Amino acid sequence: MSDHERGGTDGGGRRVRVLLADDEHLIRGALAALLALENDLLVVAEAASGPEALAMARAHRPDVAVLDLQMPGKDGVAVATELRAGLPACATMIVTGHGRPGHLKRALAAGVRGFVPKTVSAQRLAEIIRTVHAGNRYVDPELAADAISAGDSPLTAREAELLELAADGAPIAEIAARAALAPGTVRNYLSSAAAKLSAENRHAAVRVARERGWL
Amino acid sequence: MSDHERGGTDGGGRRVRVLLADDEHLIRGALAALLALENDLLVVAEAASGPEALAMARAHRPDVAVLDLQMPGKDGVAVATELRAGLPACATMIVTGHGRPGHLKRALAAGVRGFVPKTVSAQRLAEIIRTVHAGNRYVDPELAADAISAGDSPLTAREAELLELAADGAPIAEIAARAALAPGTVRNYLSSAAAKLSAENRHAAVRVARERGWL
DNA sequence: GAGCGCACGTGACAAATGTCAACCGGCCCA
DNA sequence: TGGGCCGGTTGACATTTGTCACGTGCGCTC
Repeated sequence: MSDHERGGTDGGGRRVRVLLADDEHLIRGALAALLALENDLLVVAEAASGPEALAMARAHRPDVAVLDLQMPGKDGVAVATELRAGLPACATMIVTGHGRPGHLKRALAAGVRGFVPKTVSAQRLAEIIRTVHAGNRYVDPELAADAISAGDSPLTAREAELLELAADGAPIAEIAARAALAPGTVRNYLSSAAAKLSAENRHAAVRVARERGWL
Repeated sequence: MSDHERGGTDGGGRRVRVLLADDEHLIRGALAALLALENDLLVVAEAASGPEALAMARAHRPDVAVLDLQMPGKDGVAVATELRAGLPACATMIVTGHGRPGHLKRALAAGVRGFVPKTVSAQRLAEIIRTVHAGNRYVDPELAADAISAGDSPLTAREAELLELAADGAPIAEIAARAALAPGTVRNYLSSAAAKLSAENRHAAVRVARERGWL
């Protein structure tokens, strides 16, 4: 993959070394080009998947990792979690197309310092990279508001787990088998989950939970 | 990038006028910047939603409209359809994150001349814009292969319609009311659709149909 | 025009699903 | 220590859903 690292000509101080990870080449390339216009930023590595992002991070030790939420292999939050452990000096931030409230919560729990939708401008993104690099946090106000209004998941661990198993439309019997539970028990959890989400049935419940990012 | 002489040709000639429509500012802006590097392309308008794209197209009369598939208001195919009617001189192409086979079919039926995933490079995109502007068609080979292997939808119009109504997990009674049909009839169509898609039940059927782009 | 295939539409019946009341065990607090 | 509360677990029962057999009408072929 491309390696734009240029030796020491950084004029004034050291530039902020950035890792870009996004599976859509078009966007990643375009982003790299735009960030290159900023004098104090330097894109040192690019990756198209989660594992590749990790490898690149280890090889190039960036100051800030800009990760797409949805990538093949590992998603952005998973990468951030491993980065936190393996390369604590590297700040992480997530960029996402359509952010769900639950993702934000998960990301913050993983130690991510920035969370922005792809609707921001490149200018703004550059500023946010600086903010994050300075040790501060930045969360898109709209996403934050959504997350707050959506609140915490009312589901118990078991309910969420069974809802997950129900997500692909499998019949109760199959879910029961996969969870090693009696069918009645499964029905009960799903019923309870649906009630908490004020959904008509488990399928609608799955939809609601997904929307809120609780799944 | 390079100073590659581009189709040198219309020295002083007219550039290809391009409309960019994508709801993600980051990507749209970045794309505009990259396409600006091409000597023979000129981004004359940008839009962040379906309706805005139409308005922009009417105002600026571009040669090629590059449309994101998923946008607020109207999706890319809907915009392409209206463009075809209102501005026949304008070629349309769709750019999409994760393309489903059915979308491609729908797009081609709407007169779209290019269909590419966002994993292509900007360089490649520029070439494709030229291809489309020259009156030719371009479809990403991988997406085309998927579409062919997925084949046509086996669903009848009625089945697809009811499956659509069932998509949000509504109970049969509600679907029946919305479709002005007897509940038994609704069950029958959905059952038939599920059988054709070899799905366990209507919810799984919705998932399968969505995946294949038949919904 | 008769026969055939296909999509539409319906109701009866069986199977799957959702609702309810109940039991058990751990935890907190008086 | 005992009681109340919460989450996990289960089976009985009513409702919803899926399956089946049936009838209708349209367009095609022979």
